[in-house]
Amino acid sequence: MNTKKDNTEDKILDAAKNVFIKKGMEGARMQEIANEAGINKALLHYYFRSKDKLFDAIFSKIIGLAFPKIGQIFQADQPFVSKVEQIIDTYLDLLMKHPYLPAFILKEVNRDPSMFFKLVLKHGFSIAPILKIVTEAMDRGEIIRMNPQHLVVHVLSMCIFPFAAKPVINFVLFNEDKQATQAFFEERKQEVKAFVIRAISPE
Amino acid sequence: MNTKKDNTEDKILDAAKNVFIKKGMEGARMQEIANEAGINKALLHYYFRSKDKLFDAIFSKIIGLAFPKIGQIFQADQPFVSKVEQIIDTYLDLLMKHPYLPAFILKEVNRDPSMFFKLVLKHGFSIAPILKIVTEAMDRGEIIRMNPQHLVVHVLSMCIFPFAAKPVINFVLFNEDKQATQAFFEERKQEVKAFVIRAISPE
DNA sequence: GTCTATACGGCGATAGAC
DNA sequence: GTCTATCGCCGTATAGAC
Repeated sequence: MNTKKDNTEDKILDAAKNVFIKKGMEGARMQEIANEAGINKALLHYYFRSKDKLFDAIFSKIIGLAFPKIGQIFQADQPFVSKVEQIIDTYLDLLMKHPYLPAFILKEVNRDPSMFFKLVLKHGFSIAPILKIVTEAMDRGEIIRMNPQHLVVHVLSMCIFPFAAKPVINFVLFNEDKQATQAFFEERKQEVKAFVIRAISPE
Repeated sequence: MNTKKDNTEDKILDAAKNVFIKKGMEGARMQEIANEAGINKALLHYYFRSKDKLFDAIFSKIIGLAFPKIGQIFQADQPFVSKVEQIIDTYLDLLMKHPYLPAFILKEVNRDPSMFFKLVLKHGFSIAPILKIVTEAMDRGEIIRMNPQHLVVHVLSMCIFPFAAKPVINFVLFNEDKQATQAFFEERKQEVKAFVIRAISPE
């Protein structure tokens, strides 16, 4: 249902996404992608001239996925705290569905930042309107005054980092008990919201 | 001063550390390490039988570096809030000195978690005593009651994640202005401490 | 469009002289 | 211990038949 494997190109894209996300650009093997797609290596090069080109196609799709339309939430006419709650809910829902995204994106961004930058520009993503709305909430006294950039980074850190460090958490905190780890991640939505709201609410 | 390049083995270890941290296990090339050490490839294999062995040696040293003796801070007899402040100071000082650690460790942990697990066991690192001290502070009413595991993850996330995502922050938040990015990271010590303390202090 | 077979290069590892 | 030369594999990419 999440994949339409009718034609070969889609089969390739779907297989490539799975392999690249698991192994990264450097760790992935064209042979493995071909196997997963149920075809042979030569056909990969027929559809996408090179491994680089294939990876670019996948990476672009994934970046589009990871930068959802947060702008809409922020523009809705509601208390700032509600906006923050919605942002955290939206982001953690997304990450629960795609837990490998953070590790994958961090790896590739650090390997070749320029690739990421081009995509950010292409998708027209900008942080400025978000910072503006945060600042206005402070001006109205809805939340305490602090550096808005740091607030944004605080929230994103608490949302994203645990997924990138999931193997560490699973081992150090829960002794490889997968169920306990899963439960922990499901709790985080409430925990992060409560923590942030307590930190930014006046008095 | 941070390196003793008198003998060949140390030259190799120093060069390998630089290259592995920058490129990771998969991206690093034995030739590049040899160049950086001012020797040739064959000598690498003479000292360390294989690339894997050489990487293990480096990775072990780096993990030892990244898990400083936090236990000592936690055992000192002082208010819990002071302990938290010291933890954040200590960790951010460490990361400002070694900003590439988070991206490197996350990459390798996700590539081969077992390697990391062995080292955690070898270094005898355990989270239990930290959780215990946090819980006791809650029992005494020094901080509000919440899930200690989440508190630990919150704090570590805010400390570590920005370094792993440094290229993103540098581009999205500061338009590649390195000075502004550097200033932002220097501010974080105060910002994180203030944010956390506000979130956990009673009333 | 899809396959098999193969060319080509890069890289880890080894042999062997000094 | 340190070097040069080279082996052998593996992975990307291409040629060419169907």
